[in-house]
Amino acid sequence: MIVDIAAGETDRIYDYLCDDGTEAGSRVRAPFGGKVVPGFVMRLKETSDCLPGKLRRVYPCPDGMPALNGECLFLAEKLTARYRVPKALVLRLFLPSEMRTGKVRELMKSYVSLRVPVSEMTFPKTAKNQRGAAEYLEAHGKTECGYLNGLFPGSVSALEKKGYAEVTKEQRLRDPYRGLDGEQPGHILTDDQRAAVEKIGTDKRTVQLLHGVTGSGKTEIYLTLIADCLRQGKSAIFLVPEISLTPQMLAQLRARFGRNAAIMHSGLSAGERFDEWWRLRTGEAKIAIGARSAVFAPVENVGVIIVDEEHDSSYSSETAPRYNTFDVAYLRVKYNGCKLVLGSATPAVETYKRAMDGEFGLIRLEKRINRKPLPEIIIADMRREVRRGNNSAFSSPLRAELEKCLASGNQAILFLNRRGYSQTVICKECGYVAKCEACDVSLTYHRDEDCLKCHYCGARYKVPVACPECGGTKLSYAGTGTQRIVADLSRLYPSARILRMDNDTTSGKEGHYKILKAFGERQADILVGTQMIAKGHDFPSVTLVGILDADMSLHFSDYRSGERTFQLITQVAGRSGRAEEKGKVVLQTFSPENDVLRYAVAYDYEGFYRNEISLRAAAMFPPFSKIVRVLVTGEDEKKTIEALRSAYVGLEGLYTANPEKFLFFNRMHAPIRRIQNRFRYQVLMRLSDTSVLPEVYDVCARSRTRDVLVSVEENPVNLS
DNA sequence: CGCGCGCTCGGG
DNA sequence: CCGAGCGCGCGA
Repeated sequence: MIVDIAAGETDRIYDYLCDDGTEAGSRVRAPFGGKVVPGFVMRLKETSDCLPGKLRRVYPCPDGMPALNGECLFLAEKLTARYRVPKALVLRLFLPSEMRTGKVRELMKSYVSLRVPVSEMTFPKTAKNQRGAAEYLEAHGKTECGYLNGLFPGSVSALEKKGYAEVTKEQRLRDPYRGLDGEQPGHILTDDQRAAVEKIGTDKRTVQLLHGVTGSGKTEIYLTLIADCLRQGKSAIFLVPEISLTPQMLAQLRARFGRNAAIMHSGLSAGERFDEWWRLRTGEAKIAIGARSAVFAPVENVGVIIVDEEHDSSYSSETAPRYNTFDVAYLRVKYNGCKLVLGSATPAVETYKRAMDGEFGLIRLEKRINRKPLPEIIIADMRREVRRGNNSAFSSPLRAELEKCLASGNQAILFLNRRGYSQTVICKECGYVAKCEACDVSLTYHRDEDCLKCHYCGARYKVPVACPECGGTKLSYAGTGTQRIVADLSRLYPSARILRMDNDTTSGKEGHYKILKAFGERQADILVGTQMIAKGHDFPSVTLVGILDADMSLHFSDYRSGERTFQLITQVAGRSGRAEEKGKVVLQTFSPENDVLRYAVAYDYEGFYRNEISLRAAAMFPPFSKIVRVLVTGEDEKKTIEALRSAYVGLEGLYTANPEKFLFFNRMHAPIRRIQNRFRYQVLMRLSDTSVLPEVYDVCARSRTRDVLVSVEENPVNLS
């Protein structure tokens, strides 16, 4: 009656005998192939097709209740069908990892306490341990059995047998945010917020997109929706990007909802994470708050699922079951008959299109709560700077603003794109960028082969010596790293205190937090960093944000680079001038006439969207098509190629049978040929009709072997 | 002619 | 996933 854990070819339902306490969803341990392995009960049945002699009995796990509820089993069914991954792998998503790895040994802890005073006890002379234990209990009160037995071996069972002490089982729950509980009342909503809450409740459509500029009060709407759920005895799931799970934010939620809120995030210790999960499972907590994985929270009777910063790329999983948070959330709201609320200041183009097409409800919040104007964005034309002989990373407008900012005692953030493997060729005189003739995306420079490549079709181009547009020879391959920026800055402004934050300098999320904290406490005047400072954090005395190389993001070799850039600028701009003083943003670029930048400067999402959607339609990029990459990786190159061939043959069959559904179809090396000892090959497709997608998953599931991984990625976030 | 490893198969 | 079972390759 169970399916075995571990992944692979054992992905079948095996029949076992079980006793009465076992239910569908229960964890069990089962004798399987000479070993005892963990497993899950999928369903109970009276009869089995198996030879009766073959049936063996499972050992129950003493969880007290099935680890998986009916909804989990339903979702697991749907997800295995959708992504063609072993059921065990999907089931694991629903449990905290501690439950499998055994870091949390028992759900229940046993405690021992005295029933009679020590003075009324009699002990044999030799029973030193019993007497010692009894005295310890009298002095310290109720004690955990294991601990007491450690001090006085064998004492617990001896005292219990004599009737001197009793053993009780209790759940011991840690509480990561103890003392923050408050059940604060909500703020009074503005008319716009009230209208939004009402529309979400009354509109028939399951998915509602909340499009509101930064500071328009989306959070208060979310909290009201959650509070309404609680009032109706329902539960809620609140999803946020991993990066915004800051201690301040969590504290705020706990203050509002008290112990009704359970927080699921990677910063918790194993035990804490397990306890939060358990509180949700038992219904003690009704609100699950967390990043991507919290969409699997074990809550029942869900009243709303909220996805904040809907466009954030952290919502699609990069590993094993490459699930998409939206898909899972959608299944859950359908199952529960409730609403899915997506919120963003800069919705993903795909999401917004679905709202424009009437598939999703659309709610606009146009006013900022505090009525403060958004910061002014100044475009600095870097071509002009170069022509004037300024080859530094700082334009004259940026320097002027920086000096003003420092002089008035405020703080500045200088923002730089990640200087990664992905580098484009850009002409410093006219702003020309090398693009693929077939795909209309920027090309990526590959140092190993000294050529430019298109990541969407694999085409190669020679690196130009001179700019094909203006003949100029000042071609640049990359931006400047943060290190160099910091060095240049301290030469320009010797008295300014500068902090640097990027992937190299900061180890772990603690490191990031420390640097941000130091900056927040004004221990520095200028913060230089990459993407990671763009999100979430509030620095009231920052009045200037500099985006040093907007082009790096704009010309990233990705069909979404325009969308990313718009999101990025909007987000970064939100960092400037949060308190009293008006903020400014300086945007440095070699392509000042670029449409994305022009719309971003005007804070015109609508305009950006109309422009972008027509470009996507013309080039047949998503949402007008679906890019599907089948990635084949393995340590053994021969076996990897073998699996690639097998997948390719199957996929080619699909292609030749339905050529009209494919816009592009080819196999190639992955842009990065080897990562962590694994060779990487891929079949890249662009589908105009996704009806073949289930078969694509089928082919890939069949091509997977013991040591070669074959995964399917839909509209992958990065094509490395 | 014996054992060692690599692949194939089955587990309820 | 993991152990059991068997097939073929080399060494005395």
